[in-house]
Amino acid sequence: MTKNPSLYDPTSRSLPISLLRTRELIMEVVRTMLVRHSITEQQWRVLRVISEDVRLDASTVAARACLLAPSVTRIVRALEKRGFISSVRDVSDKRRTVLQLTEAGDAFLEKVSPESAEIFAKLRRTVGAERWEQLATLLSDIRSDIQATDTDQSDAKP
Amino acid sequence: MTKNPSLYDPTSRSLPISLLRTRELIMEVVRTMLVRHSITEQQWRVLRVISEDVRLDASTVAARACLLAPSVTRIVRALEKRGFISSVRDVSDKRRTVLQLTEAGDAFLEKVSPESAEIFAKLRRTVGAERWEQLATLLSDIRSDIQATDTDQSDAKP
DNA sequence: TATAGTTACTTAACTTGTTAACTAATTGCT
DNA sequence: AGCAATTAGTTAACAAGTTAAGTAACTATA
Repeated sequence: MTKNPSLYDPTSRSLPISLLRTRELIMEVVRTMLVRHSITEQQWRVLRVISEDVRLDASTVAARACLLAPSVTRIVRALEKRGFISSVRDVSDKRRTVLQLTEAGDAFLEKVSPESAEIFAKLRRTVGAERWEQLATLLSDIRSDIQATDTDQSDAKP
Repeated sequence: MTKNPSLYDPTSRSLPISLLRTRELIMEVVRTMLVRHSITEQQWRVLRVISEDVRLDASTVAARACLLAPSVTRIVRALEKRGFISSVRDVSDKRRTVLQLTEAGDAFLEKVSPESAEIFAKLRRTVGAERWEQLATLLSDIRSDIQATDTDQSDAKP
């Protein structure tokens, strides 16, 4: 134990640790479901992100799925091999790779959907719908705040 | 894009993804600081967890730092090598390893503390102290709820 | 008080993530 | 138009996490 415990927040209230612990608690259940469907957590995130838009380049997917570019390269290859996504070189910018969900990918998301829904419905009931929504909103808002100050010019030019 | 977008929450509101994105946004700044002090994110978590108690066994540290046992084995070895922690076999239960922060480890936490404090003070200001605290409380409460139902007997016996 | 079962941790093999260097394409500048 | 600088993505080498098997120690039970 530290001689001065007030130097840091208790880990139970430290946001990086607390966000991680909460996520791990939720993912414990989700992961066993994903294993049943032979898909990794990261591949699942990529699928979910891609499913939100008609077409998305690899960099955007990387940012939204919290993955690094080399990881995305591998994951895209795996998902393509499985027929869940298609990756095509962009015509207007030939550096870019445009990713799209295939019919099979869409079908897969539909197939898994009931199991996923059940898991989250149960969790939602446990923590209460109101608090669940409150958390989702808080997280989203906080991200906006942080990103707003990051891109703020007054921050860059002192 | 999916034919049926209502199957899943938008990723911006999906808790596992949202928790991850928010954490990554915060960790971006923290990580560059940790790199300057030549410590990994995981080693840092272990240090922080150990600093909260006088003595802690490896399993407890693993659970609290969201790490698997084999990772902890390696991390403990690294932190021990650096002189930040001591690991001793428990006398009452010789399977257990008792971990403790050393003077050097304590000094290290103290040394890093101002930088860490500054980062979090700034973040706190950006998102607002009230919401910052609200999030910390919400996360902690939600974890309690989920863990309570997990250990609930009525859940195990249908 | 044996012994089957469990727990704590470690080791080894494998799979992933990470960093850095590379290629290709595009943009900005003059 | 020409060329430096930037951007997108991949590849390769390395570091870290993960799974499974193994060892040692403890606990419950017959």
